[in-house]
Amino acid sequence: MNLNIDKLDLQIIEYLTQDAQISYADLGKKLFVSPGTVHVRIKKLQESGIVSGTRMHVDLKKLGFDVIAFIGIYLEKSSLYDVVASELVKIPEIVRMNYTTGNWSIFAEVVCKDIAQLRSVLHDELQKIKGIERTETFISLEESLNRTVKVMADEENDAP
Amino acid sequence: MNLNIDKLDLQIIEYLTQDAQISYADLGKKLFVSPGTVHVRIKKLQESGIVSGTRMHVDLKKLGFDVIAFIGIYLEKSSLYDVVASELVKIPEIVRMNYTTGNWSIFAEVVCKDIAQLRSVLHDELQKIKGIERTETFISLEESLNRTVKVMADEENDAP
DNA sequence: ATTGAAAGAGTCTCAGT
DNA sequence: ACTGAGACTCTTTCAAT
Repeated sequence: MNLNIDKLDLQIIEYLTQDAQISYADLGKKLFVSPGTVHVRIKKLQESGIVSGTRMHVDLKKLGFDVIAFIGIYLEKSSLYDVVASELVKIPEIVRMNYTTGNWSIFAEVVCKDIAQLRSVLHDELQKIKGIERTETFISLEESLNRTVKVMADEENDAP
Repeated sequence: MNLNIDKLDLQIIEYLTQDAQISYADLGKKLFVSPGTVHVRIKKLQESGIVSGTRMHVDLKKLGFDVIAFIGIYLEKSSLYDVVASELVKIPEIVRMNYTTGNWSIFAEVVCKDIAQLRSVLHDELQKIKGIERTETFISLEESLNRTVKVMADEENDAP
């Protein structure tokens, strides 16, 4: 698929990555193009695979998920990455996994209802996975920022 | 605001946090209620602040952002958190910040186009912020999982 | 590639249960 | 609190530029 991304595409991405609820009509007004053009561009972005989907975001604390934690995982051998990762995916509390440089082989993020549930993930779930040497856990006491990356270099702005 | 979240609410959240594009009509069919009921529930979730918004997701690599990295930040004094955080927010490459237990005071995530840009963030941007003692950087070589938390304990399933 | 207009689909409201 | 139907808005298509 061809990826000829111009300024208009980036502007559309910039808006929709922050709020995907805005209508094509309103977005068109902001960007001085017709709703049809917005539609064509978004369709292009979806077909090219640049847009991978749309997700609703919820306030996890209000749903009773009070604990976010990061877990650095040391493996006995780094070649065990795939097999350990495939076990970790089965744990629903794990929402993200990255294969990283540095101390650990795997860096994971978990979301739990409380400390007891986190303890259960660490002690019950992770312990039974073969290949994990040890783990280091960092509990988030406060998430002070969570945003999307700015896809446009701020060369130009658009008039009101 | 009252938060009386029942099973139907959780099912709606479960679907929409994975794909916010599904129509109320289709969601109603899956959950055996009318589109109007889905609408009422979602409106309730939005007004109660449980739903914090909807975001389009993009494949960052396809937009030229090839580097995701995690940065652990040591502060000279942990009381400097607020003042340092307010400086970090100004750096557009930083997309997430957590105040964590353990080694570091601040744990940040950055998204960059390439290693040169990451180096610039570390060397040019972070260096000039007073109060940062040192940093540790972990570059993600692969993101093998990125999903939302399962909000429903899997007690019950719904028939097809 | 963008537009304006028409057709189709979805959201939103409300009276009834 | 849920539903079904109507009113309304938005998406989607398409011929024309």
